[in-house]
Amino acid sequence: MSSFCGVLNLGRGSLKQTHEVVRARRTIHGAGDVTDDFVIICEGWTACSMRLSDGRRQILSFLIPGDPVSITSLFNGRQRFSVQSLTDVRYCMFSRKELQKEMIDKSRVFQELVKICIAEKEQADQIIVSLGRQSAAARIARLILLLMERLGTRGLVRDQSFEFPLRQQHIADAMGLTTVHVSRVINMFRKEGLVDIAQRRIRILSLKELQRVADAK
Amino acid sequence: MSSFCGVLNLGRGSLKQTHEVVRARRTIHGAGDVTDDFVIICEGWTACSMRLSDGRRQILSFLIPGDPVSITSLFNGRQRFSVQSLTDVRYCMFSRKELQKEMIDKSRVFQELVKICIAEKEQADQIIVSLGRQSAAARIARLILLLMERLGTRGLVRDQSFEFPLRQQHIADAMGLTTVHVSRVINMFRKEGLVDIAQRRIRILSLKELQRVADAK
DNA sequence: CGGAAACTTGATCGAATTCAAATAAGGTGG
DNA sequence: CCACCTTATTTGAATTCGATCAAGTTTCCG
Repeated sequence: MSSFCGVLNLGRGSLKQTHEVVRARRTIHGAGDVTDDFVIICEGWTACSMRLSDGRRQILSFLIPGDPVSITSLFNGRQRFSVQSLTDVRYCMFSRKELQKEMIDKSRVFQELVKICIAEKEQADQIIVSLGRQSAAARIARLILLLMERLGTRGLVRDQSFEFPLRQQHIADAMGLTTVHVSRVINMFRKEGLVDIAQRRIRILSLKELQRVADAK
Repeated sequence: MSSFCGVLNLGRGSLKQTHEVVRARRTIHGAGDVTDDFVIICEGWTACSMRLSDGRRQILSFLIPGDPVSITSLFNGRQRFSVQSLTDVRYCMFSRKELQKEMIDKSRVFQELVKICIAEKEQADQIIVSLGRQSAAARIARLILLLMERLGTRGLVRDQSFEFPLRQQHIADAMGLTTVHVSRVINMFRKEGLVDIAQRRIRILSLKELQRVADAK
């Protein structure tokens, strides 16, 4: 939808910005990479993840249009996590140096940044609760509902249905599960008429029921 | 040590601050409470937690001297989580209104705030990885090491030993486990000579080994 | 000192993993 | 657009880590 350039409304100012386009399933940057840019996703979905020494992966968050890739990159060019495109993605980049200068001049930008940080932290807290204390079914239901809510605030949900480019592997890595178990749970959801997932789209068939599952143990 | 008033160095300015003291095992504020203050822990340990509808608890973080209780409270007086003292605690409070005014005038404060936010998010990310992909033993080892590191940066570690006021219940709630299992794991650590926990203190006897456990699956 | 909270230990259970193999869906080059 | 090859998904059986249930013991405060 439209060419959405960020929660921050940085586009309006005098700041230079560069746009890039990448295909699905590319690494936008790897963990440890150094960059001078601050990046915002304009179109498409991406996943931020860390890899464990044994090769397993933990996804930290999914980014949707409007999300900054890493607030950290405002102060530190070395990335903690890697970022992969799940769909074709367009993103725009701002120079960290310029942005920092801007921040010193105009504190409105700072207010916005702090708010974004806070929102990221609140989401992380929700995920911690989910991972720490919920069953596989509840975690997956909650992930779906969380994504619907975030996409909704950006006008990307129609009739309880939205783009859903996640593979079961992504859901597994995000919720600390195996693909095998994600498959079983999702088919249970299907059988019970909670959701319809097909062609990289999801439709919530029974919001009430899905919420009930998400709130259960 | 000393009477540490925060990562932010807010004390230096003209900002009014009030100090409060509470005993161990008190609720400093409950989830949903509304407050006009921004609070920083000066002495003692506290835990931030959310409660699930079935009564179980998930701890989001432990706060040690110097930590702000909630960055969110700069913008929103309603607290998402509750905060309990684990030891006797002294904390200081700043008026949100005044602080916001200060932030608009002096962007240095803003820089500091953004950095704190970022640090909180980075810690949350680590916890997510731990909960999502590690065994009980690895999670507990990692928690201990994380706390040692944070306390170390504030000069509160001596000879691999530091104050450790956590009950097994806290460790369980923080790492998504039961107290029964925490007990078993910690006794295993003891038996293997990794740590010595007694009288609300911990001593790391084999840092190497503990790190190995924390990095294992 | 007495009662409550915290910790320990054993037995049993269950949710999710692991291993293995079959089927389906998707992307690519010719 | 098809054939081929890779990547995803599904299904079953066996296993395991951590939960649950139940008692007993220890520690800590007030």
